[in-house]
Amino acid sequence: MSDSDRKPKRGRPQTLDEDATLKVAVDAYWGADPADVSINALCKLAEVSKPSLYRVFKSEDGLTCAALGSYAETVLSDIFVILGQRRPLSETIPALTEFASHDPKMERGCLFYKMRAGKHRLGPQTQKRVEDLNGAAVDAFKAYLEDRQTVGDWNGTLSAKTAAHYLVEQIGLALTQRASGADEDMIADTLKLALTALQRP
Amino acid sequence: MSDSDRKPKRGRPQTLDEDATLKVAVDAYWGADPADVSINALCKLAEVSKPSLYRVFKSEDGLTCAALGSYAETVLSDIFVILGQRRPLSETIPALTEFASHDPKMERGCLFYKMRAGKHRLGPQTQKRVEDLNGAAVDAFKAYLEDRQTVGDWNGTLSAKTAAHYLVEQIGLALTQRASGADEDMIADTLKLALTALQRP
DNA sequence: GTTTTAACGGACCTATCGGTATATTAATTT
DNA sequence: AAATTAATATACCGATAGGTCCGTTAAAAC
Repeated sequence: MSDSDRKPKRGRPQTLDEDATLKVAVDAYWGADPADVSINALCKLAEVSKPSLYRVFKSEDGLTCAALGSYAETVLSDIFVILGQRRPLSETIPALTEFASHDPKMERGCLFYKMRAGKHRLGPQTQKRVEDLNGAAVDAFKAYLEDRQTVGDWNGTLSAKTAAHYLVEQIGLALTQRASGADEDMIADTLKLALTALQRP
Repeated sequence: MSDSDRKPKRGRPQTLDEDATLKVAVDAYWGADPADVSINALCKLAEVSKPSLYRVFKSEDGLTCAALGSYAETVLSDIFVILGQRRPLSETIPALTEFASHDPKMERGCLFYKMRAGKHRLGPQTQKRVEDLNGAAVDAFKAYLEDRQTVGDWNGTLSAKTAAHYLVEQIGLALTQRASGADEDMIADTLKLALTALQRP
């Protein structure tokens, strides 16, 4: 979408590769604490001049927001796919646990949760996007749980909403520990333990 | 201790009140994200000049470290007191839950967990102190659980160490949510849910 | 070929960061 | 009273932050 709406125009053609730049940005933000990655550093990494970057992304807020969007599309979607399959809890919970604690893709944690943790340091656009993504995640978990409820696979005394929040937070905790380099097996044990609480009255 | 070791010396006497300054620092760090409180801002808050502050605390690292130490003594000790009482899990867990989710003292979250979350932004002294405090917390929980184990009040398949880590993380999650202004009852529900997992095989 | 349009990037802006040099002041010691 | 010692605060340091000015250049339109 980012290069589909480029109409043939007059003037000097843009040499800055938006997708490549965004990829570098996502990688840099993901690998560190997003707030610790300066525009200056990013320009050097992406081999792009600062004015060019600003022309395309308007502001730091615009860049972080675009980076989060790209991340959500390319990475976070995996979780939504798992939930969308509507498989039984006995399969879905281990899948989520495996993803959060052992998937090499999540070795450096999760950019979404990193941004959520440091929300106050982000610009207004990005903050809103973080909130929206969080809401979408809770909704997806809630929809999954409600589906399992109608099938009789889940019959907690908890509301689906509460359980959904719980899942989002516990997975977030695991991915945050992942980012800090904690032992994967310990993370898995912790997450498994936390999620057993969902499968009992 | 900070003013007990002041010997009568020559030269101009110190007018900077170390305890009062430290109190202001703890409050400022606690109320915000520690990394977002600059030395400049702190000097204005405490009505102290920057060179004076540096003379007493040597560096920003020294100040944050002292602040964390003060916080641990005055606030964190409450948790150690609860654990030290060696009361049954059926009393201790609700007490911890109440403390983390409803105690007005924890309204702005916990300075220790805030610093732990942003550890990489702190100086080496303070980082070490965070690690030591974390270790001490895990040890205290572990000792408590082992005690309850010998009494037969706790008989999990889990090791005391794993359970201790779990407790530290879950309480940390609750206090982090507290800092972000989440609803207290939701935090309590989440924490209760997480801690039920400890009381079953 | 000339004009128009827009992307290019080096140099620059202001604000703020952690940290300090220095001249001054207030006390103790002699 | 004079000399010594140390705390005071103003004014500064270099580094870096996010963001932009503006002269240059490369294309399309005429």
